[in-house]
Order: sequence, then structure tokens, then C-alpha cells
Amino acid sequence: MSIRKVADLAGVAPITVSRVINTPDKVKTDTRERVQRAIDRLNYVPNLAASTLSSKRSRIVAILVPTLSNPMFSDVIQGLADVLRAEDYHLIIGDTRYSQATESTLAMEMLGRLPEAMVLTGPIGDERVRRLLARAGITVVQIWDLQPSGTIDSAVGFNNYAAAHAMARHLVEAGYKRIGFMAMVGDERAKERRCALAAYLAERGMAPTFEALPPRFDPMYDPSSDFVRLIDQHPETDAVFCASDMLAHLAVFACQRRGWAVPGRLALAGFGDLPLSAKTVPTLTTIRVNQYEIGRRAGEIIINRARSGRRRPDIQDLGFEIVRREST
Amino acid sequence: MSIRKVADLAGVAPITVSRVINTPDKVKTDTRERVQRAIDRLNYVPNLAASTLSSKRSRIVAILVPTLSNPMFSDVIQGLADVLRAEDYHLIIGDTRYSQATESTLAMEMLGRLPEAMVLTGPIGDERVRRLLARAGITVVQIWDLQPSGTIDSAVGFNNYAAAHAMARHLVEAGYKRIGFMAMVGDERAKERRCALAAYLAERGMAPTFEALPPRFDPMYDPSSDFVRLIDQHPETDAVFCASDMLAHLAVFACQRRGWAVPGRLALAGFGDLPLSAKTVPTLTTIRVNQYEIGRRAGEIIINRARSGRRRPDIQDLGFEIVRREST
DNA sequence: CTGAAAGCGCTTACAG
DNA sequence: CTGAAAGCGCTTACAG
Repeated sequence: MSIRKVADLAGVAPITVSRVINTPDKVKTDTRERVQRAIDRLNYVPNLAASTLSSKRSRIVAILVPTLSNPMFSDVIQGLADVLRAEDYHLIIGDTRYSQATESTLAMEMLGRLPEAMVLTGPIGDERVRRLLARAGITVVQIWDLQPSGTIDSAVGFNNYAAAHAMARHLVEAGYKRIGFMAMVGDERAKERRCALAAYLAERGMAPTFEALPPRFDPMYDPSSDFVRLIDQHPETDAVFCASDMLAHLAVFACQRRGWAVPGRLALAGFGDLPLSAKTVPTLTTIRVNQYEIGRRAGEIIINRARSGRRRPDIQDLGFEIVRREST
Repeated sequence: MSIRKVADLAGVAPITVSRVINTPDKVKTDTRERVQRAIDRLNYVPNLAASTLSSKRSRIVAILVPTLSNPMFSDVIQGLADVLRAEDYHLIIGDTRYSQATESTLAMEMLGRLPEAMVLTGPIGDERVRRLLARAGITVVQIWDLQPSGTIDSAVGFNNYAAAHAMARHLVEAGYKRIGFMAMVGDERAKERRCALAAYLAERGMAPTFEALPPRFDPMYDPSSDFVRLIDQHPETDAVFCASDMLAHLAVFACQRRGWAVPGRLALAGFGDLPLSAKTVPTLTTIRVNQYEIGRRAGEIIINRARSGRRRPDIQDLGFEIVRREST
């Protein structure tokens, strides 16, 4: 089924069918209606591969996230998808599972689809990919934690280090003195949060009681029991900063199971402010970063760029908020 | 950057470059290496729009899910992505937000990318889309709840009705007599579970104490407070079947907050067996459907089809499992 | 407002 | 094992 057949049926040239689809105002009303009828009658669906090839506009946006299993990233994607849907873009999604190598491979492959924009989570470790992206002439939006340097083009997110630093401060000011840190399996980006915590504590002559960054690729890994083990090994701990709300939810239940009062025996803080975090018992102190909005803004940057054609880097710090609740 | 430039640099014809990329065994070793060097040197990335157009193989799979916010569907996508990644497929993802109209629009649009397969969640309501898909000559895999009829091609999932029916039976056999039902906002597919529960109860001369299917598009909707309101209005309720584990987690906390013993005052059951469900206090009785495996199988069907070229419908019922835990 | 010609960057189907 | 020719289905850039 091609534009040719529609054109024949409607008695026009193929280019006219193309115009009816892409720039309908440029076609006289009755011609347009005739063509439209032919389109409907034949159930014609335009071949976007051909359109991409000849126009150099793919209407594709590629996005790479560490994982889809964490609702934080799903929310980013929802925000992006909501903005792009209205403009008829399609989203190619890849999950890197926090692997640098996978990210590089996927980014290169996806480039072959001629995306009009590429959204990446955080810094780009691979210098080769970096150069390719910079030279590809497409919009590149780095989301999530803002990098002090090395941003290729545009960025939307927050200061990961500052956020963790603020949480450390909150915990210390709330009177906690023996603070542990725990991240999810494979979460590389949690390292920066760990550093921020350690740095803040060090300034005050303190140190984390433990800093757990579980290894990747252990299907048997159970965050709950690891949490309990860490507390058993470091019973002096009076607060735990969890690098994600999901982890903190598990911790809330582990404490409840063990009879550890939160925050009496142990304070808990998370990261991400998932919907459940406002409903847990106790409600969870966490860091809100508005992931949906990050996705939306990324989408807006892409659309504005496509409309204006001007390549002007746009770096938006959406900030973060320490949401103080019952768990601390 | 085109295959032409690589060919010139390597001193071969473009078709030879194409062979090095697609069927390297068909090229003599030293020619291949020469071409490969040129590819590396130029950072050549093949244009997949051109390749799709001329070969009719897009290496694209399109998937439509109701929402990315529910980890159940993210898990399906992970499973699918894991299988397809190894075969260099790209995934175009669309979320319908449980809207029939959005599903139709997205399906039609995506068809324009010439996907080699299309994965859809559940039944296809739109007859026009149905016909288009059936005629598109691509692999169509309908995942999630298996339909008694109307499957276009292949399917992987479970019997939604039977699953809910089994849970109803479990609750009744455990001695609960006043059972309520609650679904998430916009979850159309929950209706079938509601029917199954109602039907099972009716056979025994019973009826649900309430059946709550919250409306779509209410940003103010709070499942937790709705849950509490329903229990207050129907205090005789001794068990609630939640149409998703996420909802059940909120219910667990709402009960805890209100001092309602689970399962002493109120039993709770969920759907989906999310990781957290084995860790809540009490642990959650739920229905396991192995969403990751559903995605993986869908991927395998697609790959087998691509390899064999034979169009043979494959319907796989992966079943479900009532996971009985402390909450009932 | 409409159309004929050329071309986007690959791969298919032959040919040698 | 390698290549010249044709074509995939659109859109661009002109022309009228």
C-alpha cells in the first residue's frame, strides 16, 4: 500500500497525497476531501521509513534510562511521552540496567534511526559516544542529575550531590549521629549521594556507620535481609538514608517486622517521593525531584528546538525538596 | 555520512559495505577488515530508515501498554526488551492510559514504522484497528489477559477471569463472607475481575459489599482515603480484593493507620505479586502472573516467527498462582 | 493550487 | 567473492 495507489484512486499526483497528509492547508478543499476519502477507503498508512529517509525528519525521540523497574524513571518517560504524543513523535526506549557498555551500544544503534533527539540519563561515560552525539547534530537532553561539566547540549534535572547533602544536613540537624547509607543493586548514581553524605558528616567529624552499594547481577540479592543484617552489624545506627524510596519502603516493613520503632529506634529517609511514601506508616521523609516534570521539560526542549531550528543549549535545574515526614 | 563514503574510503562498492554490516561471512576476510577500518574511522552508523525501506525489515517491535506507572507492565516490557535486545531490535513503546481511542490512534501511527511485530495488552476494541493489524501481515502478540475469542494472531498471558475467580474462592474458603472489591483509577481490565468475584459470590448466595471502580482523570483521587471511606460505609466488610498490589499496599498502610488488624479485622488480597508484597506486614496474599515471563515469551514468539517466516499462531497460557500469605 | 523529476541511503536480485 | 543497476516510498525543490 503506497501513496501511489491513493493518488491513482483519487486521481491526483502522489505529491498531492503527501500534502494532504503533511500540509493539508496547502490543498484545495475538494481535492483534499477526495484524497482523504481515498486514504480512508484504502486504509492507507504512510510509510514513515520512506518519509524519514527523504525528509530527514524521523519524528523519533530516543530515550535511555537505567531501568524501567524503578517508577521514578517510568514517571520521567510518562512526562516525556505526554508532551511528545501531541506532536506525533514516537519514543524508542532502551534500558541500560546501569551498564555503561549497554548505554554506549544502545546509543550508537539508536542513532541509526535518525532520532531528532536523544534523551540520556545522567553523564555519558563513553568519550566516543559523546563525540558521536555531539556531532550528530540532534538535540541531546541529559536528564536526572545535572553535571557540573560535560553536558553535551541541554539538560533538565537536579543537583544530585546537593540533594543528598541537604538530606544529610536534615538528618544531622534532627539529631541523628550514627547514619548509615544504602543503595539499590546496580545503582551507580547512588555513589554520588553516598559521597555527599560522607562529605557532610566528615565536616562534622562524623562518618557513616555503613555505606552499602550492593553489586550488580545477583538475582538472589534481597535488600530487606541485607538491611536487617547491616543494622544488626551496626546496632549503633540511628538513621538510614536509603538511596531510593523503594528501598526505604522495604526498610519500613523490615523494621516493623523486627519491632524497631521508626523513628524511635531508627530513622529512615528515602529518595524520590513515590506516591506510597506519603502513605507508609510512618510516612517517609524523602527527597522530591519531580520526575514527571523532568520528562515534560525534556519534551518541551525537544519540541521547541524542532520548531525554532535554533540550537541553543538549555539547562534547567528543577531543584529538589526535602520532604520531611514522620520517619525522621 | 553514508555507505557511499565508507565504500570510497575502503575502495569497494557500497554493496560490499552493506555485506560487511549484515552478512560479514560472505565477505573475504581482508576486504572485511579494510571496510571495518573505514567504518570505524568514519564513525559510520548505518541509516536504518533506508535499510527498512529497501529491505522491508525494520527491526522494530511496537508495544502498547495501559500505563508505565504500574510496575507490572514495566516488567513485561523488561522481559520483552531483554529478548529483543540480543537480536538488535528496537522497541517503540506507547502507553494508552487505558484509553481505547488512544490505543487505536497509536496502533495506526506505529504501523507506519513498519514494525515487524506489534504487542498489545489485552483485547482490541476497535474493529478497524483489528482488521488493519490482521491484514498488516506482521506478528501480533496480545499479552496479559487471554481472550476466549478474537485473538488476531498469537497471545501470551493468563485467564484474568479464572484468576479472580480463584481468588474469590480462596477468600470464601478461608471463611470470609463480606467481601469488597476495589480497582485502581482507570483500570478497565479490572472489570473482568470484579465480574468474576461477583459471579463466584452469587453462586453461593453472596454479594460483594462494594465494588469500586474509580473514574478516570481525577487528579485528586486518593485511593487510600477512598479505601477508608468504603470500609467506613461498609463496616461489615471482612475482606477486600484489591485489583492491584499497588492498591493493596496502600490498603495495608491505611489499615495500620486506622488500627484495623489485617487479617483480624480485615483481610486483604492483591493482584500481581510485586516484590514488595512478600515483605509487607502482613505479607500480602495475591495472584502471581509472572509478567516478566509474559514479555519474554512474547519476544520469543516474535523472534521465532522472524526466523522461520512461518505464520503460525501461538497461544500460550502461562497460568496464574494464588500466593497465599499472611494478609488472608 | 498541483505536478514531474530527482534523490534520500540503503538492499534485492542478478551477473560475473 | 564482488559489483552495477534498479527500486523501496516518500519529500524536496522547482516549475507552471
